[in-house]
Amino acid sequence: MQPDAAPRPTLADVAARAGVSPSTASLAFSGSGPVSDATKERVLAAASELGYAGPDPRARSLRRGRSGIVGVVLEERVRAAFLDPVKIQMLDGISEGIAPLGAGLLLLTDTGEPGEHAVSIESAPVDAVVLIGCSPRLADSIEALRRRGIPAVAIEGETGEDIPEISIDNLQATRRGAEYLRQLGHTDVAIVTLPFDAARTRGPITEELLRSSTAATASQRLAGAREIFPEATGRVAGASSIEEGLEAARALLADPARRPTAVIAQSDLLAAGVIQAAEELGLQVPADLSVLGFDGIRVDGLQHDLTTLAQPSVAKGRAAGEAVVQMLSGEPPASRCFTSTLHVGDTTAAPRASAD
Amino acid sequence: MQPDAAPRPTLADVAARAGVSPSTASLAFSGSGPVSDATKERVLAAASELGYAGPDPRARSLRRGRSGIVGVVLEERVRAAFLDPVKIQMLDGISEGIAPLGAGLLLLTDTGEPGEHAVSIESAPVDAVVLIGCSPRLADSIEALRRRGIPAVAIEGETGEDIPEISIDNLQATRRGAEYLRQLGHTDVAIVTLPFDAARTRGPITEELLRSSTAATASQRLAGAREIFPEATGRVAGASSIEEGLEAARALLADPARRPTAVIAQSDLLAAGVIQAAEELGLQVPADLSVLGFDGIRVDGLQHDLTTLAQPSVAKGRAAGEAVVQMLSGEPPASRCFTSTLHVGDTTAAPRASAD
DNA sequence: CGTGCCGCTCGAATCGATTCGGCCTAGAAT
DNA sequence: ATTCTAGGCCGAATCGATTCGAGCGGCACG
Repeated sequence: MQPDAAPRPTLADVAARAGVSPSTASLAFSGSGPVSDATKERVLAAASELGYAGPDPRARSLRRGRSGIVGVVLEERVRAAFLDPVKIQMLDGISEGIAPLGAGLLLLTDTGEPGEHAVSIESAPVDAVVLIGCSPRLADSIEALRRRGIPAVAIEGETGEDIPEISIDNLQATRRGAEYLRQLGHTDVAIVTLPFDAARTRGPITEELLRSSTAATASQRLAGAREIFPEATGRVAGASSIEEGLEAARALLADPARRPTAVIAQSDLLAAGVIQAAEELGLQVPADLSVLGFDGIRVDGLQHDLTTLAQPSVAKGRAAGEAVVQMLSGEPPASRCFTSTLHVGDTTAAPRASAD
Repeated sequence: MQPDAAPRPTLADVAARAGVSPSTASLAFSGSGPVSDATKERVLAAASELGYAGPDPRARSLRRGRSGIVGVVLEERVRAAFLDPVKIQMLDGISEGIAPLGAGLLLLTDTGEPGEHAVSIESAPVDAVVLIGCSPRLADSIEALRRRGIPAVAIEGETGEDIPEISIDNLQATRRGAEYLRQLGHTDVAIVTLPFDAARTRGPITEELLRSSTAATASQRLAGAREIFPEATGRVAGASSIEEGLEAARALLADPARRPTAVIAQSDLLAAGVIQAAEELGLQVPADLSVLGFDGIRVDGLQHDLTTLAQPSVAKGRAAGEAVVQMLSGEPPASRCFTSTLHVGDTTAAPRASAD
């Protein structure tokens, strides 16, 4: 009457078989503690006879107080996050940064619904957490992390807490890009922004939306553009994707009489969409329309060398990883702000009819 | 003299404060056990007063025997894996497949060096594991998983164990693609393969390398091609990337006298590299050279509609995730084999000088 | 030959929560 | 009024390993 009752051996079993105490067996395994070679060998032999696969990670992490896992919180579904090359690059950087820890990366998504989820941000066996593009709706989770004493680092997100932040010069960079457009002679510039709120509301840029903005990145980039083009308006996209950029640009470029001579897109994917929309309408880029992007990724299928504000995504991720390592070793980590560089490609030029 | 000694409250503390036993407090939190509303409320109040952030996941997973984490084993470094769109799609599918579990995804890499690593495949608090493109060098790890009783599913990998496999019709699909090339009139076909061994040896395809192959995918696709073109030879790439494809194709196409009229690449990224190499040499694709890929992804920067064998990557991942769910609920899971479809794009055509 | 020291091994406490059987009490039924 | 029942709550064992201080035996030195 033992259906599948094959209880896995425990360290105690191994110890018993080897004729030593559990404590000694434990030392023989993990510790570099004072154990004679003979004993260690005997323990290992007993273990292999019993088919013991090493200490249970769960028990070990309970006792040790560390799980060897670093959580990465993505605001979107995993599928959505992976569509964004910038996120991938950051993840890459993070994994590089935490390499000295030898820790695993646990992908967590902020679904907002802690209900069913066995493992949410609030209840995951992680030693530290990296928040990617976190928004205020994570406030509760962040509070829970703080109470648990789990160190956290935020990439491009306003936490309002004492969490170190890894960011870039969104405002200054965009201003630099806008400045470049002005120098080319553009005066009539439209903007396609990233979403401002958690609901990802699409549509025209309104002051109301701006005031209730919960997305620092979008707000800062917009502010930077407006330092050069105070009157500039445009549309809010629902996400960073070619599709969204296409849709926004169709609206912006629909009326030939009110067409801007340049578009500032807040991401390269959006910019690619804008270019697609322009080509649909028979406009030449950059002759009829200049397009400026942001990110510095290579966009799938895009046949232009996009003029863009290249940000060091991998370095950002790496810095976040390094901050995690620092915090785990007790040092207080510092926030860091990276600088983006203007890459001039072939999607910007002087406006055809210089109106200035 | 308490430097930072602020020991986090435990469930016992909360229970004491609420004037109930730890067991009751536990029920108040997680269980839907028989606890009066009044008591539950009192416990929750005590918890919030103490700043208790909920049960410790480590302790909970020890007791429960489940961690709510599913491991995903990538053969390469995280950075490398994410460069491959196929892997991303699979990951996406996996996360979809295990959604009912509400489990987190732990990224693990098979570095081969368990030494420093705090969390390796062998010692990670996971409830189940998905192996992506696992090779025989994982044998030890797989054995450890088996001993631990951790269910595993393999995608495109020969495990040699009783692990369910999710695969595609590599051989038949490639044969279909090769058949298509033959119908177009090609007789002189070269092949660019994925690596055959863990060392990722580059160079010409040799029978010796084939015999010692540890990569089923590469072997099967090659075999499929040779069912149509038995004499076909070519080069082994060091990875699935445009760069590797470029390098391999440069070697293949270097000598104008011995140029094939078509190249069968074992991945779309390799195919893109082949096309790039051809264009470097002033060859027209498909007029001078037909190129066949494998995967059906959209390749970054490629200006062709690649003729390729499209495989359902997301579905594969989802199937793997579903298999995990099944195994965790006790049902014996089944292996599954998906079918690839030939997508005819604009990179294949009849050879210019039909030599047949 | 005695003592001191060093290195290996062992016991027992601990990490924090979960779970199961038992007990107690209040309300209902007879 | 007494017994039966059932809902609530508690105690104690348990999950599996780690860790620290104590104990003990052997070797070297005086």
